[in-house]
Amino acid sequence: MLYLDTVDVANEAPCAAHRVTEKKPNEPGRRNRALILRVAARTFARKGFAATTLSEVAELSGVPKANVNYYFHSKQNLYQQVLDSVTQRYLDAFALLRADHDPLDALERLIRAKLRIIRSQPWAAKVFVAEMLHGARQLPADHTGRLQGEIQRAVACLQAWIDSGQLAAVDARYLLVTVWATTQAYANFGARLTADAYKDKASGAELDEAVASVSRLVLRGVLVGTQ
Amino acid sequence: MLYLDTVDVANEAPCAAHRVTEKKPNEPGRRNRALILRVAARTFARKGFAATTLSEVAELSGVPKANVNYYFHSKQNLYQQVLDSVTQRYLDAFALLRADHDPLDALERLIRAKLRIIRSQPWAAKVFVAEMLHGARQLPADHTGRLQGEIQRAVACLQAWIDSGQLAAVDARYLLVTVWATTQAYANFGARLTADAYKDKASGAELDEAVASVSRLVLRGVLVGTQ
DNA sequence: GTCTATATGCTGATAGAC
DNA sequence: GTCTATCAGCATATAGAC
Repeated sequence: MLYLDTVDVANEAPCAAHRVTEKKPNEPGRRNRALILRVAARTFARKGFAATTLSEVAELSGVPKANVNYYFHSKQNLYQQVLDSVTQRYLDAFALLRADHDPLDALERLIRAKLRIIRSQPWAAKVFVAEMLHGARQLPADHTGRLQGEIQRAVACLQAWIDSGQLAAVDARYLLVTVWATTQAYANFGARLTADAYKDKASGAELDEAVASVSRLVLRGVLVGTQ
Repeated sequence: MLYLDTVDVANEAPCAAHRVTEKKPNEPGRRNRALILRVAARTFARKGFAATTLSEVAELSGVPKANVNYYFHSKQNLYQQVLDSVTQRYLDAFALLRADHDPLDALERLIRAKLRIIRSQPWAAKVFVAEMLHGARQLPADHTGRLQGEIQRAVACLQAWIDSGQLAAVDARYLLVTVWATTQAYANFGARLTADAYKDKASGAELDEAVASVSRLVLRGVLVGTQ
């Protein structure tokens, strides 16, 4: 369900470079697009951008190789649409940190939101991480800018909580990094602590447990009064 | 200084597949090998395995393209030697967790060791992270096994501390993931929280500050008595 | 819109002169 | 040991029939 929303978003906001000039997308076309996008996310996540071949994406999607290029015009555009499908949701998650909310409550909501994104789009989320790791060179510039802006805003919000004594006096930037990195690590490796996170999607119960654990471990460090 | 040690390690333990049958490596050969290995680590870190071309590595190293293949025989072997140069040090870091030590002291030492590895071999460390993220498919099997064994041992050690009441009752596996992920995130993004960690190596002062911050944030969550 | 066949460029690896 | 020239294979992308 959420996945289809994502696909729609990606279709309604194609990369500016090559806007498809279709008026009314046919039903089979829409379905193929959605299918290819999902398969591409999984393949990019497993092999990375360069190692992924459009032939493989086409084969796994059950469509001829040329159709992938017809629908998405280029490998890079396909990749960026996969990224698009999670970037907006990450921005929304950061927006949960607002200075007029209760800090611990907001932080726990952020953790939960991020884990929910990862649960519904595990592959695209992993593609996003890999892209960040390699310097976000293929992330469209406006996305990079909006992300940086939102992050700065989130850090300022944490700092405001610290200044008003609602959070312990830790470095706001480090706190945000910790929350981000920890949630992502749970997504990548789960409780298994091995690198075989690809073999199966994390179950819902596992993720609820993760929310509790992250909150317990990370948020206890910022409680006021334990300094 | 530490960098050269690393290179030596990689040369003295070449991938079993193609052991070079040289008796006394000539001085220019050794120097070229070391140089290529360093350049390769940086390039693999920035672009990933598939996107890295041997032509680029050769050009940046200032040697003819064919020499890279002569020295390392294959792209995959070159890549695995880069991985080799950090795997052993990570194993040593995990070994710092011993049940007969003081938990907080040992954990802080682990954090410091990991950040020190990342400071002396930032590129190889990032290659290692990317390899883990993609399922550790190219990590030699014996390395994977030793890592998993060491991780299991570390988790058992944490559990022993928890059972004996020296640590708060958190999930041992989650605690290890948190420590690992947080230290790695500092390495990748530093205090900047942006994706431009490649532009400059983190300074020593920055890393000491990171050790303090990680310890403060993560370790406070496992203090006994604040439950 | 859909698909087959093909063009073009670049890669890893090697053969063989020096 | 070192390097130039080259091979064989595969990738993305497109042209053009249906």
